[in-house]
Amino acid sequence: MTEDRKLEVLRAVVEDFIATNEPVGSKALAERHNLGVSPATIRNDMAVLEEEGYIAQPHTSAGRVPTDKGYRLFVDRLASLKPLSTAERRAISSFLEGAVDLDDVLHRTVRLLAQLTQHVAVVQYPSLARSAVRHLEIVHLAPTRLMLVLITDTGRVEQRVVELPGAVTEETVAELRTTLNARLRDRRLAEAPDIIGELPETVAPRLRPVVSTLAGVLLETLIERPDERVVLGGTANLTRSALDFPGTIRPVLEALEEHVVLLRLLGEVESPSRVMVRIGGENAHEGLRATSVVSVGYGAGHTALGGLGVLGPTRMDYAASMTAVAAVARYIGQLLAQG
Amino acid sequence: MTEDRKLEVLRAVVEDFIATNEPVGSKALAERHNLGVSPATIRNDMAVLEEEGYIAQPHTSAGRVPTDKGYRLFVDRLASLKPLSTAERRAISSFLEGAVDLDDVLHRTVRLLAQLTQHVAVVQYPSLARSAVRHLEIVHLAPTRLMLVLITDTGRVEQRVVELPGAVTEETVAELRTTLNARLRDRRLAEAPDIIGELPETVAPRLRPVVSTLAGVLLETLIERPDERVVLGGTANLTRSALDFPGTIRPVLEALEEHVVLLRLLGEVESPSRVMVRIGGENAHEGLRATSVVSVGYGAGHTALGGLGVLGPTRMDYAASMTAVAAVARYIGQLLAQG
DNA sequence: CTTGGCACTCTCGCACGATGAGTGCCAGCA
DNA sequence: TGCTGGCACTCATCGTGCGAGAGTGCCAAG
Repeated sequence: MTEDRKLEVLRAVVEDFIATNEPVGSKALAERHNLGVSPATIRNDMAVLEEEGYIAQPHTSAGRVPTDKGYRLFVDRLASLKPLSTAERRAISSFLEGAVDLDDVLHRTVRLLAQLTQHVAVVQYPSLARSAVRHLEIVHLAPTRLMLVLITDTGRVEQRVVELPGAVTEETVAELRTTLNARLRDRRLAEAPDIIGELPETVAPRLRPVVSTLAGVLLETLIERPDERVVLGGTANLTRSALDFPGTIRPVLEALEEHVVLLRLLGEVESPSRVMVRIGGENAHEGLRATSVVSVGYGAGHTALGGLGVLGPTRMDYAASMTAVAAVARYIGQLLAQG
Repeated sequence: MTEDRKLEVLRAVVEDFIATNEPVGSKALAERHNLGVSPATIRNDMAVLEEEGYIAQPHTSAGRVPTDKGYRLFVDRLASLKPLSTAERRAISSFLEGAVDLDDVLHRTVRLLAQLTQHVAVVQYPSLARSAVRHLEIVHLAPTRLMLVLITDTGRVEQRVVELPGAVTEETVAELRTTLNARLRDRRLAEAPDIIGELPETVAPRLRPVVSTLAGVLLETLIERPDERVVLGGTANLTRSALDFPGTIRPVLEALEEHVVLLRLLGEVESPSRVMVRIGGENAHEGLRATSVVSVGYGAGHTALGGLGVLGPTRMDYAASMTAVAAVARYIGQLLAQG
């Protein structure tokens, strides 16, 4: 038996199972793919593949089904990328053009991904830590109450209300605005803690109490405990593959509600253009044992600003998902870089 | 047959069906409720109720199940409000205290509601139209590009980027900020169109082009086409009552993804403290024919700032949902009024 | 190493009958 | 007039048994 043919058989099993969602037998394989050998030979190969853990049979005398390990080998060595159809290209640009702000971009993105792949889509907001300050606005709501509005180069806008120890005037606020912006503009938030920590020492003494309060809030809520956000869409697609889930889709829905879980799913993407696939049991979360996640980072440069991806049954069309995810990430990477 | 007993029978049917999720028969009714009559009598009453359309049998020789009409009569005349348990009261305040901003408040609210009722929860952002301007910040991003940041008295923050026809200086921006705020502060957005329309005429001629651009953006994106938002939570609870849904929960999930649909669900709440119940087919949306929605407006005064509610199977515990929804709405009404 | 043949296993679908819950109707009674 | 017990009837549900079919593993031959 050649090693090559064994892999071909695995590919055939995976492809047929993805297409039909039914255990695939040796005879069917021989018919649908021209492997050049008889069903009996395929049976032998399949027996070996099963021993090695790439496929399994749900019960004796049923066809074979790929295991997580089988899918893994498939995506690592066998999946051929599909080029996007022109219809899909058109869909991407038409879906995303006309977005009015960052929220809008991300919501459209998630709908787009869900529609393209027919799976659940997740998009992370651009990480605050890796964004740079474009502007820090200070709004004078009341004598002892300010609102900080942080605007990043990726279009993210975060605001916090700050209660001050003492009253400040409009003039002071204007002064603060100028001073803080001079120090913070264009700085990445990842390098901001040092700068922010030193801020109180760099201003006139009378401003110090106020500035330290502000610095405290900035440090705490924006950097130490940044509430990274995600947008979710296409949950209805879960029901499409309801048959694939043992029991119910309940644990999956529950996992999706935990945004922390979603963030962790996307958190491991390192660089854009490197699509990551996590298959079945490779997912840490209990409820996602029957699902696969295809994710990638987006962002203009080398480091990802955030991640996006899709989640579906392990028997998903990996090639299609990977190309869709990569294409969308590339597109919104550009979009964020320019806007 | 007394009219009273007929209603009692209906109540008993509804309550038992809600509790057991199984068609309820005359014998079981006679045992579990002391109606003072025999099963045979109850059978007669049930036959009448069925003729009148309040209950139905899934198939011959099965027990009876309430119809939408039956539930309607039940909530209108028979449902007795349940006082909140102290545990629930405590849950409400502990869940919501410590919220850091509006987003946070609403996300916590939706989780809270979902947990209290074990249904899907929906919370609408405070309507822009009914909010008042607390501050309009203008940020000078680039010579020909400004960002408008609108802060309302309910804590909502909306931003839009504006491309200007010509360049402006920092000083001009400061001037604009002062002028616009003087005219807009404390105005409700509902009455804003007139004021905004007149804005260009009230400023120095050299500012007019800029101001009309700004006015245009304000009018278009914030008032004519305000993107009212909703937060959704507890979708996993749908699976809890999966048995109640004919076929699948698919159409329900799809409806929930259409935020427009959700907004319409909540859009009809008029005044706070008036809980609204829409049962099964009473919902306009096709996918929600098997669900009921319990909603109410929240807000400090007479007019609602927004709506919130829960969505579940028609066989839900209406009394519990209604009290939970009302209590939460009251609570966040206060919260928004003070913060 | 491949192939055809063959016996074996196990799921699936279907028919069948027993069970039992629940109904509708009717005659009797207050 | 309204309530009640009795009774025949209907129909979904469930367990059983059986045949069909798909698929496998093994073996001997090429």
